[in-house]
Amino acid sequence: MNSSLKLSNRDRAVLMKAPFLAGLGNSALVRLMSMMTISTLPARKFVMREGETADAFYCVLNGYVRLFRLSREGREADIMVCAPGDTFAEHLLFNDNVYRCNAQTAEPATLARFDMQAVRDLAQQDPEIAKALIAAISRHLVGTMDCIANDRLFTAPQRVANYILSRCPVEGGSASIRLPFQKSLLAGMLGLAPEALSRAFSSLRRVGVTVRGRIIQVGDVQALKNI
Amino acid sequence: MNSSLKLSNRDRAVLMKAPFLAGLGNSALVRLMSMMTISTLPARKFVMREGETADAFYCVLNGYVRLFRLSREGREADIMVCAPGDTFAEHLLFNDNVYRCNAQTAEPATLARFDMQAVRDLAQQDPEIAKALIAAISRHLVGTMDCIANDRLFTAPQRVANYILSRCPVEGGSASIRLPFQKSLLAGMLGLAPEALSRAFSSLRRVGVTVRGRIIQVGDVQALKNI
DNA sequence: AGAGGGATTTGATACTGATCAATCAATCAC
DNA sequence: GTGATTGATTGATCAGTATCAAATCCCTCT
Repeated sequence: MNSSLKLSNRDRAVLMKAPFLAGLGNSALVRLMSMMTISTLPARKFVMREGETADAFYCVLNGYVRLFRLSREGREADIMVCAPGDTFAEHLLFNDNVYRCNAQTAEPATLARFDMQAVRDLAQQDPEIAKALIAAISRHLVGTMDCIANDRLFTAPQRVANYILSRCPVEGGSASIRLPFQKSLLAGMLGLAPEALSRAFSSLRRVGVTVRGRIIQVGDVQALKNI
Repeated sequence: MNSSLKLSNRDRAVLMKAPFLAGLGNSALVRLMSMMTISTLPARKFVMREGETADAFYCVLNGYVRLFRLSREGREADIMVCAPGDTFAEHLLFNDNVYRCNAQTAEPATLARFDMQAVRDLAQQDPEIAKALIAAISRHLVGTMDCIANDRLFTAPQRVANYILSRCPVEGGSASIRLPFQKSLLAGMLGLAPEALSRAFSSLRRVGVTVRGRIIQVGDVQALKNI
């Protein structure tokens, strides 16, 4: 793990557009950014572990981070996959001080680390920062509630279709998207075993979805919406 | 629906202990409470509907409120069941202004209603209120993430066991609890059809769980923890 | 206390997705 | 390039739950 205070331009752009920081005024921004640290992590590196003291939260600048919990027998269940711009563990600020799940990079990643206590202090002083926190946490909550509804309401092919649609240009007609990560990660996000994702893709062939590697071609976006 | 500004003593006690308001100083408390309205609703009454403009959030004072989403075919999926002390839709304050799910009383209920705009203004002025909001929303997020992990990691009998354990006095030995609501509501909370809940209970008989009406008797709490 | 009606349980069946194993494809190291 | 490693697909089977229908239980109301 390589830690530094320096930010690449690309990473800086992601950070500034992250829901947590977007919309902050200059002084709040400077205060937050001067206390964060940047680290570059290899793939499969643990960022935090369930049960550890929660003394920092993170914002993903590059790569993907998988949040998951383990069963007693060692089975893993993904709770959320964080993309560039997402923060995680930020909701422990005014709550518990113990991480409730594990976080692992799904590929080489760059993260901004924020010290809990420092941000807690800032949030108490600066209402703008408090508001940014509320927005970030609220956003997570919306996503998490959507996830429950998806799991409970839809079958595997439907969830896959929903995911594809969420990344398609809205219009009808045909479209082509590229998965930004491995299929096994997508499977986890959707609460599926990799085999089930594979079968879901192949069952979507009859509605005009073609998959080759990470490229997904959709013949008729509208048709996909009808299941 | 009967609206008023008056609070029974019992409802007031619940409100003051609600995570959202507990820990607030007197002036913040007064300001929030002077702008809320109380309503008493019959069972099965809709409090909000998916897609409506989100102009208020609520705190449950008495009874239970079910948050759920509908599929195109009309199937319902519960996202959360709110007990006395819980707030809901409060995470839309600094986000979307559209309700993302339906809310329906599961039985006659009393709710405190908070106008979004008014609380938004208060939160901007008063860091203490902002902090209370962060705590309330964070709490929800923790619960919702737990829910996903539970759904994905455990089978029906295990989820039922977890629920029972969560309401048992911690010690080992035997225990007896009373469900505070109908079994069909519990089924929804756990993402199960009522029939599946029933079968889960009966499968727990072999580890010493007896159910009669709303009373659940646990022979050996420790044994229940091992599955 | 008894009747009525909704809630729950039970049974039978179908479906969805997990799991295990084997094959195939793609990527990497050398 | 070639073998080795990792990721993805496919097939066969199984476990867990939904669904539908019928029987029974429990609660409330009178």
